[in-house]
Amino acid sequence: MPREKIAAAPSVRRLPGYLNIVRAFQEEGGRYISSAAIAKELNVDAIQVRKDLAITGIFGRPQKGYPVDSLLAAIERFLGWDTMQEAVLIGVGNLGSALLGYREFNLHGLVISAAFDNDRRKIGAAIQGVKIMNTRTMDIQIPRLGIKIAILTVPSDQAQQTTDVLVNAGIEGIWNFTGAKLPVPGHVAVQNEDLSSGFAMLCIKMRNK
Amino acid sequence: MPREKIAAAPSVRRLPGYLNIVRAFQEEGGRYISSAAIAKELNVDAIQVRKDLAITGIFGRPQKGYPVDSLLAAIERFLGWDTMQEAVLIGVGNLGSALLGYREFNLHGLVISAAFDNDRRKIGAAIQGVKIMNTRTMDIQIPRLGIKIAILTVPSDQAQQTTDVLVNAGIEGIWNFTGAKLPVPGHVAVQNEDLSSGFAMLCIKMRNK
DNA sequence: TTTATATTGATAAAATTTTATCATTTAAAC
DNA sequence: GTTTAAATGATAAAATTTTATCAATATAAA
Repeated sequence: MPREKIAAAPSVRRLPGYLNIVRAFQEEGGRYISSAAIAKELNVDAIQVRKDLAITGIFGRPQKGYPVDSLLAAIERFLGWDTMQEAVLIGVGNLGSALLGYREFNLHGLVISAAFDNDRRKIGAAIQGVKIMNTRTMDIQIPRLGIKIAILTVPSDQAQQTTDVLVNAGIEGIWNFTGAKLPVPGHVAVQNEDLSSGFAMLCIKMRNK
Repeated sequence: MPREKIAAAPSVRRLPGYLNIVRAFQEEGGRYISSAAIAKELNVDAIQVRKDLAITGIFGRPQKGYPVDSLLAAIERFLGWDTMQEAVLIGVGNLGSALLGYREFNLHGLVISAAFDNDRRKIGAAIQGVKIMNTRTMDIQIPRLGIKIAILTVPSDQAQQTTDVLVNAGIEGIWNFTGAKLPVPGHVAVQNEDLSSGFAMLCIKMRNK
């Protein structure tokens, strides 16, 4: 079953990293940055950097490199990060709280506007300035807020039922931090995040040394 | 610059997912599981599952599938998750606290044995049962504990100096959640984790709908 | 103005990853 | 015992990703 694939996925994954480096370079007053300079910073290949950046539509100039301002704009535009995207977060446990407080997101076009949990002790409180509402009210609140992105950090066994509610509430993209597989209608995008896959990579790298 | 690459990286990344599914299947009393069954659960291709599992050295049986016990053992063995790996965590902020409380890790061969921070208010306290020590004592404590893996969740601007101390203290693998690039000696493995790359993927998937 | 040089972007090649095909094997059915 | 069917694993093909080569171009230097 060939799940829908996105073109140049590895390149897309690397774009946020470029954003960081180019921003830092911009803050130091740089106006042009070459693919070689970016590559050196990341310890990757300059050709790969050029290929990756090409998907955003940016053009560099021989002898100078890429105009920093345009490059940032191109990456942000390509990712849709030029306008702030609002998201709701479901499940204010350890991981959920951490994501609520993760400042970096604001640099990446993401703002978490509301959070939901079903623990009475949490409902009504605010964590990191975000008000926590009752999960049961999602079906009302999410359409009211008009938010299309959900960050799912509930326990795995609640993932599916929560997802059903989210989809009915008009959510179109789910960033899934649970281990559960989420069957969703065709118009909804899901991105599964699995922390342990990174740990697996680390273990293999260590073994190969 | 061709950074050291590991063979079959995508396969390695998928192994933890298989672990979850096969464990659940085992708990329901299943003794054999086919690649097709795993594939269906994950909504991927059965051939890919077989290829992925093959790297662990497991052999399935025609007509039955893979023996669940051996399969779990093979995956765990391949990843080095058959014996619990101890790690230290540096930087008990939002993300650090969340990782300390992330139960799943225990199912994946990882136990965080100690944490370090340089905030006086945190030092001495215990979060999620893990004692927080002064970052300044890492050079003494880490060799004493004999731990080889570090989880780095400090602010990016402290990443490099922290890394230098870690390497001197005998750390051989760093799971890097900071945005910083960590130049390390050749015998040290680094796995960079970037949450926003997952978000970038979600954004592109949504745009493609 | 001319020449030299740094850097891109296009094209091509190589490597890797994913997907397809199919013979082989084991279990079950007859 | 023989036949049938389900599932693997080996091999091959296709697709994707990474890396290499090189002509074109804009800048800087002479």
